[in-house]
Amino acid sequence: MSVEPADPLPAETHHLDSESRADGGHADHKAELRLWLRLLTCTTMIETEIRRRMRDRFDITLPRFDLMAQLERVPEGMTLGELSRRMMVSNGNVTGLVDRLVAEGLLQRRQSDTDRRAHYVSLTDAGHRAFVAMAAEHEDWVADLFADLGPGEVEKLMALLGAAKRSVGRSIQNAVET
Amino acid sequence: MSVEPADPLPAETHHLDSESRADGGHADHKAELRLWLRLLTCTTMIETEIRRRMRDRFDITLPRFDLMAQLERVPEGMTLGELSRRMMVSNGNVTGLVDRLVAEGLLQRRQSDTDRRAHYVSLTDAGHRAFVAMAAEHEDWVADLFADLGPGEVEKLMALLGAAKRSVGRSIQNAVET
DNA sequence: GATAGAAGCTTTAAGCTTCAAATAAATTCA
DNA sequence: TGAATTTATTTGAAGCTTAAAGCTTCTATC
Repeated sequence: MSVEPADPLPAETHHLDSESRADGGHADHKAELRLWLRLLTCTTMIETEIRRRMRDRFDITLPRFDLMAQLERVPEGMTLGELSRRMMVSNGNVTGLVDRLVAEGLLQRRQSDTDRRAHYVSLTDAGHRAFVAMAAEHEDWVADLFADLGPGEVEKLMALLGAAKRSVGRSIQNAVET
Repeated sequence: MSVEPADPLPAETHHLDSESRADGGHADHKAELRLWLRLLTCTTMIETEIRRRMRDRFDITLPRFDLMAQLERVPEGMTLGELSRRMMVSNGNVTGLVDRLVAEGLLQRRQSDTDRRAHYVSLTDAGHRAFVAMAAEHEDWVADLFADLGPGEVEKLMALLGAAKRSVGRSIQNAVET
């Protein structure tokens, strides 16, 4: 979790001189770097606060809550692999999380009828009830964290982050193909 | 690491009906929730990709790189506590990271002359050289990830994330004071 | 100076996370 | 069919992370 400088450096703002360089070095991309650090700072701050509240209020970890959130959307359940892709974490990670949540009685797992490699997981009734209660508060926490943003700012941020997400997706795809 | 739905739900876009509710339930804040999930998705995608490249290219972990980045900014070094605050991670975390980096010869630690509780850490010459080499490529990676954004979009995102960061900071502060 | 509280750091336990290797089952295709 | 490949999951090792407890040292106050 690296972060922005507490006091942002003397703003050599937006100084993309990629064409004006005589040396053989790489172009200057400080603006993008600062953007990444700020993005990371925002995410870390929010994540840390939500983790704290989840622990204090519900005695649950964030990864477990996140996993339950994925399952809540698909009541019939999904395979571990699908969970792994949606949560963007490794397979082994999901295996462990599911094990613990099953042990707590919040999840159930069953083997697929058609593919004996695959295991479906879904929320138990207790898991569903627990999640609904937590999700309502969670939504309020998030709303409060962003409370100083106007509706227009929220929409604008969504749009710009959407553009950023597409750019990142494209860049990663290019890297994989290479 | 929870994420947005792969296919965002049928856009009940921006439907803040906090005043139009008759029931005693809490207001609907789906827009803010979606914003948080998108923010998290962007960060996770970027972080995962950079982590992968750091490992492939330099055989180093992201936390170690981040710690070195903090020290690079302050050549005379800083205490573990200051590192912990800047990186927004726990004290114990920093202790472990520093131990490993010292063992690799990239960091040096020395006791403070004036405060025998405090330990200063700084990059060794080898650490500095290694960091400079990694940082140049890192900057290029980040630039490429955001390459589809125009300069105006980068600036606008910076500004909006700045506003978001202030909002989050205010909200957390309120929560602590309570 | 003594004492109390705060501050800096380490340690421990528990849990999260990744990567790589292994297992098993399904699929492709020669 | 049968071999090779792909897919789904698990396992194990290493490392990251937090929270909580504890140790040492500093500082403020009497």
